[in-house]
Amino acid sequence: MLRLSKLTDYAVVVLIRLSEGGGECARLGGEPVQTSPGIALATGVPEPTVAKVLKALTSANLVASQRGARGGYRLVQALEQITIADVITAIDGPIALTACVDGAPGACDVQNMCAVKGRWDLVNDAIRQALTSITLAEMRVASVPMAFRLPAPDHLAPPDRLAQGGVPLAASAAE
Amino acid sequence: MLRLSKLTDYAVVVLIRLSEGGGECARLGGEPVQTSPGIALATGVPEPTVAKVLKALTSANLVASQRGARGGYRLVQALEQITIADVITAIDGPIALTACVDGAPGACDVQNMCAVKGRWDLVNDAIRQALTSITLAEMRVASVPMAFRLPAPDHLAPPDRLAQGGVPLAASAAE
DNA sequence: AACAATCAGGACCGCATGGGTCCTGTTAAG
DNA sequence: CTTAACAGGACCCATGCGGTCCTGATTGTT
Ligand code: FES
Ligand code: FES
Repeated sequence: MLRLSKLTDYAVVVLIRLSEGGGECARLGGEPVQTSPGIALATGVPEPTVAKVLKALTSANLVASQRGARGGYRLVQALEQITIADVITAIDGPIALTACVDGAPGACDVQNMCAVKGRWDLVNDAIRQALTSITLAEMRVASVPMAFRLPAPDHLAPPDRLAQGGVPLAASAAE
Repeated sequence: MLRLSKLTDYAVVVLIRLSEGGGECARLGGEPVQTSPGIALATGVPEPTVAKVLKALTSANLVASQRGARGGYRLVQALEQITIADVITAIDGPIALTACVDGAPGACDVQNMCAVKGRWDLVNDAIRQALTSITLAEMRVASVPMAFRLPAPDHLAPPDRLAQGGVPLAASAAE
């Protein structure tokens, strides 16, 4: 259903957690790194998965790592600078809706007579635009101390329409 | 990689083919229906797949079907009225990027302490906007008489020459 | 110097999902 | 009555994702 991977979802969670750098691991004055077990504990995501996500994010230069004892991860950009497209690209690879985008030969069997050959690029670009226009800062629920939400959320119809007010909601997807 | 299903891709091809209604099956004056074998032949997509796509499109009321002999399919809207979002919804189901959108309970394991709970809706809406803003008419390559390519690659693996020649191969992969 | 903590980078497996085929009705034209 | 075509499944298989784990490399600590 056009769904992106759950890993990407986790990546967003992890990154936001990383932005709240003043965690329990902030020992070095200037570099409040966080360890993957720590993040896993804080977010509830299983540790191996967190580690995997962090590695991918490191490869994409979205986070920096400090090896060795007392090591960990830290952001290299502010949340405002990180777009959803960045995260998706880091985790899921380049954003390519169909196999027919770009000039991959042999990707599509019917490209000989295809009427929309290469036209998906249009859609692809639109998606990229939409994804690039949203930053992680907009994803984070503004000033919500999530310590409250520990108990299980209601089954359905959660009355948490609270955050609706403060978000600009750019929605500049149209062009 | 955030890819949508190949079926959706085929659906677009089929729909566009359907819009060029003046096919070989246009017997009835007012209702130029096309059969799925005919569309399969014209597009190069295997017949069973075409049939499957057509069925899904019929369920979504994007095309109308005429049963019985001399039956077939026809569009119910102009290409300009059909958005990519419509097609995706018809084939792949509702557009929901992550399992955490809407209030699906039990979808996400970490929703208890999640910092972005429900925030994916933002991204989701942006995607929907982007997908809704593009119609099939924009997807169709304007005035490309694909009648050239009719020689059927039915079997498979077209012997290496015809496919290579005429393809522009834009290779506009940005990043 | 030895140790421990932590990241790096894979290999690995199980499972869900999508892609594709096929079969059996049902409908309607000829 | 026969045939052409859709309807609606069931079905199998390959792909890829989600998740785990293992073996190094690196660096602070003791
Ligand atoms: S090239 Fe793949 S559908 Fe057109
Ligand atoms: S509820 Fe699923 S990641 Fe937040």
